[in-house]
Amino acid sequence: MTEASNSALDRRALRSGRRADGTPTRVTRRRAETRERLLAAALTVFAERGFGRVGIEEICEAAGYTRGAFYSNFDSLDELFFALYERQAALVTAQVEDALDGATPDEGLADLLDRVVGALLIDRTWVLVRTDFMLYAARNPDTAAALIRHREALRETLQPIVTAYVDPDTMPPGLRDPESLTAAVLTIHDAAAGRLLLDPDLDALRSWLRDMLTALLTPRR
Amino acid sequence: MTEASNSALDRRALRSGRRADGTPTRVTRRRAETRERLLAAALTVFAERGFGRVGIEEICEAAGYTRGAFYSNFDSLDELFFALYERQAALVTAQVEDALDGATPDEGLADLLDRVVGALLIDRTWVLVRTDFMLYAARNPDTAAALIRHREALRETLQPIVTAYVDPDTMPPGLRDPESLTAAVLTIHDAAAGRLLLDPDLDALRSWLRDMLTALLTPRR
DNA sequence: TGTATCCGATACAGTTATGTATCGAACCCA
DNA sequence: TGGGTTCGATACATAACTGTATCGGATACA
Repeated sequence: MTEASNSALDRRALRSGRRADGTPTRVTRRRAETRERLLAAALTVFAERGFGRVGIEEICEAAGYTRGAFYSNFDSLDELFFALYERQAALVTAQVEDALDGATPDEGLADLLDRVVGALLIDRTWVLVRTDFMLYAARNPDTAAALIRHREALRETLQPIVTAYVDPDTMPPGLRDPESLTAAVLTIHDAAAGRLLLDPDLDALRSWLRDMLTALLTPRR
Repeated sequence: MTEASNSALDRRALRSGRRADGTPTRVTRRRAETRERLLAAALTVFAERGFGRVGIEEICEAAGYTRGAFYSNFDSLDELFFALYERQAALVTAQVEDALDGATPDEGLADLLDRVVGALLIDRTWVLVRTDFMLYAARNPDTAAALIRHREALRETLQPIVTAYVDPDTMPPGLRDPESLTAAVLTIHDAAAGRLLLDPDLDALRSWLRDMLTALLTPRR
């Protein structure tokens, strides 16, 4: 069976980087390139039209391919959507980590928050797609698990600075343990993202978010 | 032209309650009933599968009709979606007003918040559909305007109690004017709704929301 | 540079959705 | 209760989308 064939099974084997018998496949460069361009195009198209309204061909056209390229790289639109989410989610986490790396011990909370907020709120495009993905996850338990996992990773990344800057005893009841407090910070970020859907002014939103976060983290008597 | 006809123009005229020449149409009872059942079915189906994945026939089937009934009452799925949103949005506002009507002057803030939160967070079904609608609005300026209008109505409803219970001078910078503060309350509610998408525990969410709101509204030194 | 392998374009079949036209039954009112 | 009007079912035409099979040019490696 050395003859060229492109059945579903073959494609699945190719995508995993292995052939059916376990030997690794050869070509990867062009493949990685088109996969990348398909994902980039998908981000744009999903943001513009919404996941539910997008057809496979639409993405291929935006990326400069035909459907053949798509089916050679993905099994379904759902699979691509999930891959896109993981890619972007990892990007956001990495950017937040970068923002935190630049922290100096004597830096004010306000400055640090500015940097973190800047890293979290990338752009409207991503907010649109991420919200679509949340709705998708709300209806698919497996996908929800992935989303919660990413959320938890983000919370763990933020945990140290919240602990460093805020004294739990000065927080109101219900937010006295560090985990809940950090989770609350993330939820407020989500709320800000929601606002961005209706009001595209990114700078106004950043300052709003900073106000809200300082309001939350300011000590009570 | 007294002959039975069902062209697009005729249907539009019927739906507005007028004939082409301006005289009012006769029948309304059965019509109102099916329209109602279509909307109720749409709420369920949209929540289950997502706006973008739902076809017209699916809704009709859930309501116990065929597509004829749909096209006799709506021009498109978008129109039905919008009608459904307006219906539910008005319902929520009314429920919040009811909750506020029961307020006594010497009632504690906590109790009042409990009632308002109970009125705002109806159920997961509505949160799912409303989020879909937000995404829809994010891509349609006209629809966004309607959503912002409803939001503003809700804010005006809540404004009096926020003003009554909170002294602006005890709030952190950026939230010292009553409007911003009430808007912040609503945004936190939105964040809570977002959480409900991933975690169906409604009671846990309500207490979380109450904690967050008291955290926000507790006076600072 | 030759050649086996891979990748993406193309053609095809099947399915599903939409919108319109028509018609009988239900309905309202005299 | 009768007669004209309205409502929703049905049938039809058509458009859009999906998934598979096949094939030629591109690509990596000897």
